[in-house]
Amino acid sequence: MAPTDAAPDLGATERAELAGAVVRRLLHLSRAMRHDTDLGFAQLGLTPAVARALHQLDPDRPVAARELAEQLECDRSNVTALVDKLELAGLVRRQVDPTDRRLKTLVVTDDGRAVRGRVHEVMSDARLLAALGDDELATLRDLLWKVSDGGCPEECGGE
Amino acid sequence: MAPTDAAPDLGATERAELAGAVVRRLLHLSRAMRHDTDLGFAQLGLTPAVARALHQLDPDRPVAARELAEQLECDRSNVTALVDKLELAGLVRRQVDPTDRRLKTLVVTDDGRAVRGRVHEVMSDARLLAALGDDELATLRDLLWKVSDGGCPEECGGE
DNA sequence: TATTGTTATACTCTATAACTATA
DNA sequence: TATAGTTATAGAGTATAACAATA
Repeated sequence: MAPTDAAPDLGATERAELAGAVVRRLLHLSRAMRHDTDLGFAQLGLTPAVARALHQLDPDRPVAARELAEQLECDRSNVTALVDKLELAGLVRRQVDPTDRRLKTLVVTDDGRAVRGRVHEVMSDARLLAALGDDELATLRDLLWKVSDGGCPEECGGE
Repeated sequence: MAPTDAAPDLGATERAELAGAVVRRLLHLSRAMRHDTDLGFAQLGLTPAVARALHQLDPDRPVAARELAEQLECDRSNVTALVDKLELAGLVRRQVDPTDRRLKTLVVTDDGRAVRGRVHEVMSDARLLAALGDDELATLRDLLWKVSDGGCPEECGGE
């Protein structure tokens, strides 16, 4: 009942049940977070996918559409529609790469930079974590980083 | 750099940055988990939404369609199509409630019970958590429960 | 009149396949 | 021939509005 009451050694079955409960809770929690962020994106006039695309772009470097598709883990064909909307909103400009004229690189405009900042804020809105103290938050951070590939908590690109 | 290096008191800005990083990491992690579960559901011949609907149903009690919609946090109109597929697959039966003939309650069949068990397993597949030790897992569980409404980690309906 | 389930409809997200223009 | 971006198309998910049956 008290926190951290785990016995030193868990049986395989107990371990599996515990892990399963954690996974289901994570899935549930992520739904609530997604709901929150989607509302914030809508207030910016962006659909979730468009907001995510803008967030993924690099404001300081032209990114090829192909590259964006890889970062978003989706098919290139989807990027076209996403970038159409971003370009229509004046947040991104398409630019043919002089080096290889097959490539169209995506340049974030000044407006795009501003909105991207707002998107980042929406994705950082942590009202859900209000119940945690500072040290608990740090512990959670460390555990999550260990889960999603044991990297360093600083800035390893795994944003 | 080392884990749990949090200073006793965090400034408001530092706290916000830390919380934001945790939120973004949770969102990222949930994408990977969703991807895994969707594959598992497909192997059961179920789409993600249909699998989730079946999982939400109570095998021991007829649930009104309206009630399921509330549990899934979606419009009633969607439940119709979801249940159509579940009924076509022989996993659920529609039954008019004798008490109030407006209601159609959803009864999980024997086949449905079996598949629902498989769905539960898919949603509990915690390969992603393999990097954590037993006590870390328990700590993570406690933190997540505290986040999503400070309940008890046992079984408070907040599955 | 209010509510349940259904239907019709539309929009978003995503994938596949075929097309074009470059290389 | 291989690759980048585009287009056409389809399916899943979800929302709104209107409708029939029941309360």
